[in-house]
Amino acid sequence: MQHLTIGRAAAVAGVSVETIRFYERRGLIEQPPKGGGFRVYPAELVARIRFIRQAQQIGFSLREVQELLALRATSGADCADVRRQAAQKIEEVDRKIADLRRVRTALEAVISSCPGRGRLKDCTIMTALEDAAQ
Amino acid sequence: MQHLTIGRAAAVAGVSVETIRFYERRGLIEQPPKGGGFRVYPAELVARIRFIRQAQQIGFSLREVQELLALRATSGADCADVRRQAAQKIEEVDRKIADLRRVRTALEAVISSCPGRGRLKDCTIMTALEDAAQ
DNA sequence: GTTGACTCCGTACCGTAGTACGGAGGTTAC
DNA sequence: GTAACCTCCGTACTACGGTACGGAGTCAAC
Repeated sequence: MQHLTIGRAAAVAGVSVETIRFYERRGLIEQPPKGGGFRVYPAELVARIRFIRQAQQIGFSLREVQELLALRATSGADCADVRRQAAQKIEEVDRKIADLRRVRTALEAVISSCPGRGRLKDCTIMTALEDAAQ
Repeated sequence: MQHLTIGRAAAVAGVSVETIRFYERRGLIEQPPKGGGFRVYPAELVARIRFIRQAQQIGFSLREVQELLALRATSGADCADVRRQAAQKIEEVDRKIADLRRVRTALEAVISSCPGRGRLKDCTIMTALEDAAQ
């Protein structure tokens, strides 16, 4: 898997051809060398595309991915920067999880105040959430 | 804080006037009554706008928020319907929580494989991410 | 009783992250 | 040697969630 065309690189990296071209336009990956007018992708460029995907999947935006890649590019940059960004993301994730738990509790409250039949008092997710917030 | 104009309602809810108008167009909030041609916002409508913001922040799209808001059992509504929908939402929430946990694990892997100081070229963020994706 | 702030409405535009299109040309398989 | 496929490029379009604009009307203060 050395020197792939854009189609093969896309298949290997698990993205579409258009996505690779898009990353190129955005400056997320450098212009690959061209052999006979066609882009040629060395394995390390394919690896970078995979990295972009994975970073996205763990919650980094393309802008943030670009910053991560830029950090990597500047020799002498400190590892603490990467750490700090990751730590920030973890805090963000923890907040989201906590909030989702509250929503879950509220949804359970909606269910338990709906006996399944018969007349019922107005029960909404909002009132359930208000109750759930202490 | 009863019967606010759109500007005051926006300030209280922490959004812009345009955002409120946008939510109205989208059907996320009902058309407020108008006094003298101007929208008049009762406190409960402002509370709903706040709810929309919070739900968004924890990862619900506006479409999903709309579904959450529709989860209300009013007199005459079929309670079993509400129950089923709420149960579906709980599953959705559980999936989101599970996804976020995986993200958290991946981020922790990034941090723990990073010495925390020193040159970035020694930082294995890329391999950490590759490892994190199974 | 005018000035300034606010509101009305529709429409147009923004950033994010792609996806689709289409015609010209290159390459591969049979 | 030709059919099927791939790549080139720019441009346009999508969905989402707003944001900005502009001209007209309204209200509150001084």
